[in-house]
Amino acid sequence: MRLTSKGRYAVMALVDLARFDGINPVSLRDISLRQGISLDYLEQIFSKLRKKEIVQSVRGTQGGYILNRKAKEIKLTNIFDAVDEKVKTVQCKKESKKGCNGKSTKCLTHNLWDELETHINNFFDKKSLDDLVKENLERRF
Amino acid sequence: MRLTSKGRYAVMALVDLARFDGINPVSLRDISLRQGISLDYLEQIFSKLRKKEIVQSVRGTQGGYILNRKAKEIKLTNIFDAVDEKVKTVQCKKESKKGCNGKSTKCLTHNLWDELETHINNFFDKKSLDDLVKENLERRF
DNA sequence: ATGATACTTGACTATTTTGGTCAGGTTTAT
DNA sequence: ATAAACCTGACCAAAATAGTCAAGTATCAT
Repeated sequence: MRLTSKGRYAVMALVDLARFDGINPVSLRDISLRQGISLDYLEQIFSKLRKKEIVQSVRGTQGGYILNRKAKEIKLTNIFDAVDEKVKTVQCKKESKKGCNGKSTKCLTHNLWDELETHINNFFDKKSLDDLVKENLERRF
Repeated sequence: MRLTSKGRYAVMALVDLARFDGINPVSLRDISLRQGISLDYLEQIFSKLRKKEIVQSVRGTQGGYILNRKAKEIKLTNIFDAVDEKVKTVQCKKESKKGCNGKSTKCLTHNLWDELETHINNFFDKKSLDDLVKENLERRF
């Protein structure tokens, strides 16, 4: 299973950005400073977010990024998906036609990981970016 | 988050073993052959399972491992815990006194990971080894 | 007793993933 | 024109993963 800093940074950055939704673009430099994330790394992350149409870029001076949809419509699954955080553990899944360990049958835990995946995705499907923004409203940034 | 082959192998091996619960010890060699897991690697895994009193070893010829408790009483959380599969993503957690990124406040996603962790642990707390054995009863091994 | 079976332990290692950095762009507001 | 900001691809060090290897020790069957 992979749920690492990249996904976490993506969410942090988008929560930061979402506060300005509809006001003005937010530069990665600002996000970098506020959230303590390397600028170069943010650029990689936002490149992926842009390709998946979660954000839009505004080039040039005073440029930055803006949300491409409303915060309420951006679910955490979308974000993790964009930055390639797969909520999947299992090698089992790779060779879908055959069984798991190169054998012809599924491994003894195959269904288990299926269920877990569903369980986790349910969690992330319910949470939107907007939810997180609201949870953090009273906080200092 | 870390949920990798080691945890998966541990569960597979224990499901295999649990079928003989109360009958006779199962050698790692047999598990290795049936499940397609390296013997040396299994030894590492079972060393940890033994230390956490999930299995007991029986040395000598016809030896092997047996469950130390009933399959119904072994929850998947116990297994993952034994083999050091932490269901935790977050660096946030390390420095519990301070905030997350070395800052004085929690990061914007801190609560999120807390909730996720609870969510996943709930899932694994409900599942026992016995559940998995039953799910696989009709299958060939 | 003695050999085979099986557990025990610890060191070692190749590969992959992660979490970045670095360099060299291009675009656009002012 | 120039600085701010995005854009892209290559590169890299450290850590984690998934093992292997070696050298035992304990116990049972014969």
